[in-house]
Amino acid sequence: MAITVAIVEDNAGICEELEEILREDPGCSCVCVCRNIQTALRKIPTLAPDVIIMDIQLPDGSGIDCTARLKRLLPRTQIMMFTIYEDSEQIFRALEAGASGYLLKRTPPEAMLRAIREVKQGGAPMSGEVARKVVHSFRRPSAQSPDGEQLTPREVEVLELLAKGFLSKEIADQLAVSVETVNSHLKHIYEKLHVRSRTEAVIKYMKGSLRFFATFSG
Amino acid sequence: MAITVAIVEDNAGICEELEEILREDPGCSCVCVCRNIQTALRKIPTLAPDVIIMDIQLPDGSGIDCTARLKRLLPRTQIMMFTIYEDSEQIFRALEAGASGYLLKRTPPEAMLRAIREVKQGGAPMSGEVARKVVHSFRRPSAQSPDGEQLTPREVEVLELLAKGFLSKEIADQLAVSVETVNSHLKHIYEKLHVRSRTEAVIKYMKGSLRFFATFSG
DNA sequence: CTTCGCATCCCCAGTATTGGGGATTTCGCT
DNA sequence: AGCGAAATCCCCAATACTGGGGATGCGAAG
Repeated sequence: MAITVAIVEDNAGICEELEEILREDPGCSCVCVCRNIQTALRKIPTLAPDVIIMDIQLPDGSGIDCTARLKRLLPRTQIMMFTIYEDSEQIFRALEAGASGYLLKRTPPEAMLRAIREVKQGGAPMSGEVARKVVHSFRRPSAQSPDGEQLTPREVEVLELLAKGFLSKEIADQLAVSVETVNSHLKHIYEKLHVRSRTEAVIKYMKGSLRFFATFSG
Repeated sequence: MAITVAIVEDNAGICEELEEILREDPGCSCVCVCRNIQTALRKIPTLAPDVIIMDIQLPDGSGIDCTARLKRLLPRTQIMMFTIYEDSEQIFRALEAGASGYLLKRTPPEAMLRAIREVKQGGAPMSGEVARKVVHSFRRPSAQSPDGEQLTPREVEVLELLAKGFLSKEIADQLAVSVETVNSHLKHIYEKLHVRSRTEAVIKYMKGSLRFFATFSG
């Protein structure tokens, strides 16, 4: 069966181009074209298409917000952004909102059709630059401890278990050492990280190994 | 000029297959094949290839560690993982270590060559399943507690301060209540989140409001 | 009006953590 | 051979935390 596709895009020319591309592929079928968010939110939920192609800049709001709302109503529908914006901010927000793909507008027709199939099949098609930005966001800012204070391998091991929520006793068991040893390591860890409790140590550790941006909803 | 590629892979059969694939493409040139990390760390830095294809499971350690070390020595070299592991843990760690691509071993030859070119040109080729996992890691885990158990506003307040590393007494001061009250709130928070210590509560909280780097094993 | 959730406070016993002190072994480096 | 760092273990005292119990008032929902 053909993949059903809905388009949310305000620019008439681009709409036509997209429709044309979809029309030429018998494996795809365009079931809806919306020129603004309001229409999209009214029409698309009942159609429940397989894939939505979503612009970001729309006359009555951001396609990212529209993505979040539609994704909540249609969890099984895959939403693919289609936009000129290639800054990390927009990319991350779109993915956060529930988009599963992110194509830039200069994407050629064949790649577009391939992406539609890919996103339907559980992939996450992205333009090269976009994918690279996403992947780079995983890189650590490095520098664990502010000073030169380096944790020893064993201390790192203890800290990792600490960050999983284990008690000292449990850490001791897993490392096959005594609780005193673990507590001894903890003392050194606290000194080196300049913290005074296991909770603070875990927080510091997680912030070092966590990516975070728009932390708060709103 | 041909793209220079180094291979780090212990399986002889796969090595040969890869070499064969590269040999058939005039745009690529395999400059080095290493069967373990030690060799890779010795030979690859002087070769400075454009791309490294890196296995994860190697006889003398993890290709992820090898990736981190090589990337530090050769920041302009693009490293692409090539592995059977498709769990988020390995994926995130590899990207964190500096990999720019992540292919699963069932990738067909054409896709492999396309990926090499793509990673060289600043993209981030990933197998569909991998890309999807990466993209999903951006999603906001809306519901905090797995059950219907909702934290009260006051409990959320306490939890937020907890996640800043404060002692119960300090939280009490800031909320202008007694330590007993704070401890009482904590008891309820632990119950609702199904945890047994403040550290676990903080971990759960941070995982809920931040995107988490699966740095942990087990 | 009564019930219930919420926030507040209290007591207590048991356990864990923190932060001093020190001691030993192993291992690599000089 | 000697030095130092790392890892191991131990003791101890003070403090913090955990998890029971219960009690009060308040405001919203039934």
